[in-house]
Amino acid sequence: MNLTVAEENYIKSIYKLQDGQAVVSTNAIAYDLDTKPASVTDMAKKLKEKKLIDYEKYQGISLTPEGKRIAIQIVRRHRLWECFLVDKLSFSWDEVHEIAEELEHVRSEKLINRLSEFLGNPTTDPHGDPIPDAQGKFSKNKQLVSLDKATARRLEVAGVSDQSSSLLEFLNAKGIKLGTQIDVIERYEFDNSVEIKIRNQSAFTISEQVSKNIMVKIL
Amino acid sequence: MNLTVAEENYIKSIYKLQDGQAVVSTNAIAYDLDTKPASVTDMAKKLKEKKLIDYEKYQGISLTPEGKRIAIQIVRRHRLWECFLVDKLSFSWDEVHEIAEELEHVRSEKLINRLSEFLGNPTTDPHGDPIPDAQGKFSKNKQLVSLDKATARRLEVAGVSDQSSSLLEFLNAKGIKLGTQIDVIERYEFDNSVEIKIRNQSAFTISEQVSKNIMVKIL
DNA sequence: AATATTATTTAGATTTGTCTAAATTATATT
DNA sequence: AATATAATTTAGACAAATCTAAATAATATT
Ligand SMILES: [Mn+2]
Ligand SMILES: [Mn+2]
Ligand SMILES: [Mn+2]
Ligand SMILES: [Mn+2]
Repeated sequence: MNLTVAEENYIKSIYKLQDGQAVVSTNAIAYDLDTKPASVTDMAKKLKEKKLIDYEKYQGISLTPEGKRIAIQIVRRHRLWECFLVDKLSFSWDEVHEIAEELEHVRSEKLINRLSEFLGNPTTDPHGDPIPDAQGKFSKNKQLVSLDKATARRLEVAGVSDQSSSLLEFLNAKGIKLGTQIDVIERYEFDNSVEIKIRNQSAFTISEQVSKNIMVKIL
Repeated sequence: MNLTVAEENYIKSIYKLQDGQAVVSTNAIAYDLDTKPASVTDMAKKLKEKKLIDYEKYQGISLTPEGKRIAIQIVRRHRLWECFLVDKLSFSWDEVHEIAEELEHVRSEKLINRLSEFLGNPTTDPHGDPIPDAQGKFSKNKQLVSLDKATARRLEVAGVSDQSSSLLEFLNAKGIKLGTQIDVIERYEFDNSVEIKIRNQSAFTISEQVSKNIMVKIL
């Protein structure tokens, strides 16, 4: 199956949006890929033809098993390149997404497997997202909760659910990165903001938008 | 100047074919890129429009200074990725060309400069070809001669002028790689074959086609 | 149930990169 | 110089990926 870059981007987007959902809407994909619903409909017909998605008009889109398999391989490539950029080329976590968005389309099994080995077969990327192995298996990922829903007092940052550089830059500025230990000082009901404290720093408050996108595990 | 992958491939091909030549022919480019002369003519019009080549119909094609500048950057990316694949991911020199052919199109100055640094700012790629620096300057390259024209007896392999995996696999089989020291035992006028000897090996004969593509320096 | 709103698809165009077949120009051979 | 051959360009077509505007279908609201 030889896919174009555009087809790969659609497959990956559908995979991301499906997560639990039975079916993904035309509009959701268009929004995610910054394109127009009409373009999504056009592409849906092509991907259906290639048996990578199930699609009946007005009924939404979902990946076939083969489509899902391919999506996971693209995710693997994306996340391994992100690791490379951060671990080997000292990029910071807010700079790697766009570059990986291109590198993920260089298709060579040997390349990606050698890259994985070179990086020590990492199982999570710089944003805390799990990296599937060559067979598409995800290592059992620890139950993560978003900071706004976590109940424990002492937490460790284990991921971010939004990859936008605006969020990542904000977290950089506040000294929050993967592995950072956080103590929850107070939760304010009025706006759902959270006052937190990082070791050796004075406490500060973050908004609900931010806390929703910080994934944590309980220590 | 935002170029497509196709445009970059054309620019690079023209750069390679120009070498000394005042002008490159439509047919030569078509052959090199495994496409048709009519397609080259179409692309020539676009690249002329973008002021990357000089072109008047029936008069051949040549790069403008800006076209040349861009070509050199693509060559830099291509060769650095080849180094990465060989030095860091233990690919052999006959496996890297195709993959680098894709990686070279990922455009991020920061990426390529960080990659260069990570590799120790190499000045030659796995095939002995020079790598231009970020400013497009080539480090003064030693005068190389092809083995069929070299007159000295003791030589060192410093490059190959053909990147095809068929040649590289042949050289692998014979134990010839960059840095290999060769003694010329005999040159046969009849078919221009050359008998050579590599340290700790018995002598063997190589054809003119092969010796033409091995670049050597005199020790 | 009728109407308004939203989501989705279709129709028709555009851009990029390619092709084949035919026409034209340049070059080589007699 | 005339003719043959080779190189190049043009004309017209197609596939991929996108768009806008209009049509249609699904859903929500009165
Ligand atoms: Mn992508
Ligand atoms: Mn990531
Ligand atoms: Mn290329
Ligand atoms: Mn090379």
